[in-house]
Amino acid sequence: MVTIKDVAKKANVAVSTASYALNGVKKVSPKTKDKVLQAAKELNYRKNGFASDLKRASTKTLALILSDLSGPFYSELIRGVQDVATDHGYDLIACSAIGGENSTAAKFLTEHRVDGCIVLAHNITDEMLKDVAHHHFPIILLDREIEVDSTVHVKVDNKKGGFKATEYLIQNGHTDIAFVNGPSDSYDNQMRFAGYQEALQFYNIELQNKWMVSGNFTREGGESAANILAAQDQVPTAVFFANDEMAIGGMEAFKKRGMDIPDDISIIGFDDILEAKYVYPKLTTIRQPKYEMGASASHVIFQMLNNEKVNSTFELHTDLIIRDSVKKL
Amino acid sequence: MVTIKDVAKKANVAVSTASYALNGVKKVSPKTKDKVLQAAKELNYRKNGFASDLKRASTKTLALILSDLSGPFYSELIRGVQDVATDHGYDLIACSAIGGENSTAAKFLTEHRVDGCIVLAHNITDEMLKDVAHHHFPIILLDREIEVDSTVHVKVDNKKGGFKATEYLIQNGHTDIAFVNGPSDSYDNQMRFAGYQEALQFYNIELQNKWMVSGNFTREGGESAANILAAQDQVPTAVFFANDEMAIGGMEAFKKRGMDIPDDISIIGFDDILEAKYVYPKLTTIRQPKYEMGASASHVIFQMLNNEKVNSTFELHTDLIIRDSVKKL
DNA sequence: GTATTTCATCGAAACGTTTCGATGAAATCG
DNA sequence: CGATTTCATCGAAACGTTTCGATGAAATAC
Repeated sequence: MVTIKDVAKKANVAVSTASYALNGVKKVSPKTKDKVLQAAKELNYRKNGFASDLKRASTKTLALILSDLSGPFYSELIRGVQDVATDHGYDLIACSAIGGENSTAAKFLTEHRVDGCIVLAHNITDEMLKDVAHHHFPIILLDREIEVDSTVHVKVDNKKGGFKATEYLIQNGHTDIAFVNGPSDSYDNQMRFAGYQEALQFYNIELQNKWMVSGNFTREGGESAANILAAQDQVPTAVFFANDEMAIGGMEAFKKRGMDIPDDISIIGFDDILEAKYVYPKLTTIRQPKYEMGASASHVIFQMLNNEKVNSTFELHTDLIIRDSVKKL
Repeated sequence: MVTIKDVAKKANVAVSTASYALNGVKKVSPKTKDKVLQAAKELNYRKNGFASDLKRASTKTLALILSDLSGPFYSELIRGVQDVATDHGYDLIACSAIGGENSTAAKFLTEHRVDGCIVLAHNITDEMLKDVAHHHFPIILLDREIEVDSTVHVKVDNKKGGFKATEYLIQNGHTDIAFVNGPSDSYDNQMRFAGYQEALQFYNIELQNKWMVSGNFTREGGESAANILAAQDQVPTAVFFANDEMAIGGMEAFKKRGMDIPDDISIIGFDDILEAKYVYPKLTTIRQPKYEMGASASHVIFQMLNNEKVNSTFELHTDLIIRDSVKKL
């Protein structure tokens, strides 16, 4: 491996001078600068980023920790994060939390490899986050709340969203409303469910346990949830899926059984993912401001890096997006 | 920041001993090991990953360079890469190439921050890749071929795929077949188009320039391409979109104009993305073995890291997936 | 009881940078 | 011309690890 020493030697200058030249520090004369640059080029010199970061004690990089890297939901959120990071001259990398304690994400969280982290990964334990959170390492949590003072939460009012979704169904004449859960350890899911419960209670509708099924936030989970619901003796007239992925899988399953949407059964989802408006019928859902979530999270990190005082919680609101999957009164 | 020195001091051992203890090297006695671990815990010690990587001269990390981080197509491919990387005890990070020369991707490519790279990003120039490619830095290219001996290409026979798609349309009675291009600098697109051309020629059908439009591989691009085609005096009876994203956008646009798919116009895509089977009507398309692409790429990297001899090109095949968007004879 | 081996521990060097303070030459000034 | 400032360049220390070879104590062997 060719190092800066080799470059310096070739250019007949001191290592320090080479470093200055390479980094564009003004105090080096144009002539020697050229010499150094030329030598570097000839040797095909590549600086070692670690050595550099080690010395500088800053990485100019943010990590976005995702449960899986391969989920479709994140596009807009990532864009939000990325735009703001780029604006600040920072790099963004995404890493997966598959594997929990041994995951790439854990490595980046614990080993000072980035200047800050944005976490949206239910497979990272609260434990680990608490462990890692400390004053000069900003961590923004997008999917949970834990009580550590150095972390910041950007969240969406999932509960109100769940309420809105349920209320919309009720206002369109439904009383037999099923709820399809995501993973039980998901904070988002819990809140959406809470909103659902609250709406039922508010409108004096009894919650039916047989209509609580789970679908793990996946398309396949949604399909099987739908099948379970459809096979019951008493089939609900509307289903609130805790996310769009499941809703889309569920619609597919219902259609396969010959049920018409929304005539036989109404569907509402949550998230407003891109596909939502491309499926048939177009999915009515609750929109999360995903781009804004990403952008806010990223924004807060930079405030923290500048030692500014920040609120520990940011809450963004949701919108009901009315399309064609709910039968209207 | 608490360093290993602090830990060593607190535990009353030498720095080296602390390092051994922390890394689980056997030659340290259980008693001192405990002492060190205890001290580390009390001080909330986090090792500095850079210092460690710097000394070890290996990162145990692979980078997946994507044009955008927020594209939906990549899910399966990423899973393929990830599975194999994890099997080898390696971490995987994804980084975006937005910004070209100044992107995160460029930084990771040039600064020895990872042990190998998998590139699927048309916004990284050939120039830069050639510049960086050298013997101990494996680079796997998924979306282009350039003539540098230390890079490896994993590709799909896009041309044959393009041929198959077109042939299928022809065999179902179509002769008026439009082609919607992706970005002109995309190697994939060029090959798919070449396959299309070859099929037309093979079946003695003349290529019509008015039916070559472009859609930039995006949904919106597909919509506008469809609108352009539909507005012509002579509308084709079938459209081959160079990817599914565009096809889905296109179908939407055709439907909006009151055209029935496949009765009025047949559609075929390319990729077989997840949504393909959830849109209405289900999209007939050419499947790319995305998971296998990712897995092979990752596999090859490890062979290269072991200094094994590897082929410079791997070619995977495509399959025609027949669904409902092409009218059958 | 001496010679040898095993073993835990240690100190120091190394990884490749960046950056501080020093050095001396050239340029400026009166 | 001597004094002072400016400037390019340099050497050395530092960042936080890992790891080599050395050291001496304990354990084993004869």
